[in-house]
Amino acid sequence: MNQPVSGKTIGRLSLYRRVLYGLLAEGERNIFSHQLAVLVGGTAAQVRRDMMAVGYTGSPTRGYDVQDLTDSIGRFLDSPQGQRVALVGVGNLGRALLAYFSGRRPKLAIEAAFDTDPAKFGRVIHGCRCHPMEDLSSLVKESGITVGIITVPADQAQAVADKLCQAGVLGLLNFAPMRLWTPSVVYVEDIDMTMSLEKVAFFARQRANEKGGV
Amino acid sequence: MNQPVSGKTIGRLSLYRRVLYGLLAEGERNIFSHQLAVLVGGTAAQVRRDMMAVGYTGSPTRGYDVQDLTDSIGRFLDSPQGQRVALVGVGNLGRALLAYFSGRRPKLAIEAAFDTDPAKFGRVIHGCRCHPMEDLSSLVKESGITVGIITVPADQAQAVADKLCQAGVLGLLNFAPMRLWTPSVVYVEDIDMTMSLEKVAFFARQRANEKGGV
DNA sequence: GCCTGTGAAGCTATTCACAGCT
DNA sequence: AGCTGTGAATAGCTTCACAGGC
Repeated sequence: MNQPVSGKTIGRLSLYRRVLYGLLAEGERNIFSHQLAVLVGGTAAQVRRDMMAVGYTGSPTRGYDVQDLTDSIGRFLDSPQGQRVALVGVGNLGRALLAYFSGRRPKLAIEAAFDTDPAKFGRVIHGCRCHPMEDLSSLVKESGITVGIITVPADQAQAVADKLCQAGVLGLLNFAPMRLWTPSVVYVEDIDMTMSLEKVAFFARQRANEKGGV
Repeated sequence: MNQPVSGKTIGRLSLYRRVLYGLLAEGERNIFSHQLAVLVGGTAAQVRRDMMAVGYTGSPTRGYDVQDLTDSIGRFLDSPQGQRVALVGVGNLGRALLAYFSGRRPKLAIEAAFDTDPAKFGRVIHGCRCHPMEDLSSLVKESGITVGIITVPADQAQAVADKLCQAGVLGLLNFAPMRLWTPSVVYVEDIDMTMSLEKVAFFARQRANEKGGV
């Protein structure tokens, strides 16, 4: 139907939606592309381009209707029947994610958590029950889970990814600092905290040198 | 001296270095660009381009010397005298980061943690002492901290960023789901987990549709 | 006048392809 | 033969700039 949309645009749409939720809460009815651009740290042209992807059209006089735009982005990003997520690795990071996503998005909920520690089996953490790894495959299939979050140490990440893919998930959010090998149908997004921190450190140093004169 | 290097290249250099550490541990002496490319999930041409940035030259017969290349990347990325980092917000996410970075990089160490919870003051978490927010400015200045990590809830993130910038940090790694306003000298890198998860969910759905036939 | 939507231009990043080396 | 380093080509993304609308 429509041409493929880049990952960067998808990311920005998620961002737009978040600030739109905020605007809705404040009772704002309309917003212009340049205003939205300031709120997300982008440009007006970029905002308008991204809107082409979702197929939403604003008015030259009133800009975008906040409610309509929010809904349009939702229809574009979300699956109508919702998507379910499994989280594997209930350590500090896993708990942080469970806490953060708990009850936030009805259309994208963490349905089950998994760990190898028997002390955690059956416990409900931030509204999400923790299961033993052995139950992963059956639970993923039964619950129709399509997305997996990997928050285990690096040495277990590949095995976990294999299990999730085998069980039928089609997307992985990987926090382990390593490249995962997965079937090519599976979409993998890495969050590499070490890489990000080293990047910040590098540019901080660069700025320091500039400030000091070369 | 040399032309500016893109953030993407810096990120990949950090990645190369990590896999090179692994190769060193395995006793590998030499590696070709196409082998390194496979290990990081990139292309050989990309690897060679990135090497131009660090100014390291390999041999057409033996490829790259693993030890020399690791050192070269280190000289390029790291500050010779090291850089110190402060982490603000010792919740689950903050603790996960403290655990992960503890003792891993002598040249880039989390020197101090800060929180508002008095129960945490003075406690040492994964080798890092937790201080009250009031001490932030003085400690950052005394310790020569140049990088800040923000792991507080969104509603406190801007205030924390302000304090850190005021104290003189030049780089921020922000986990709060919002855009921070900072002086233009300060480099900010955002890790937006919600955005990443929604991206994964979107592409997982897309793959599902493709698999099922449009 | 000031907005939106969009073709066209511009820019950045990646990949190609080949000279040069061993 | 098979590699590296790199100019040239390509692809992908962003910004410009302007027609069209109120």
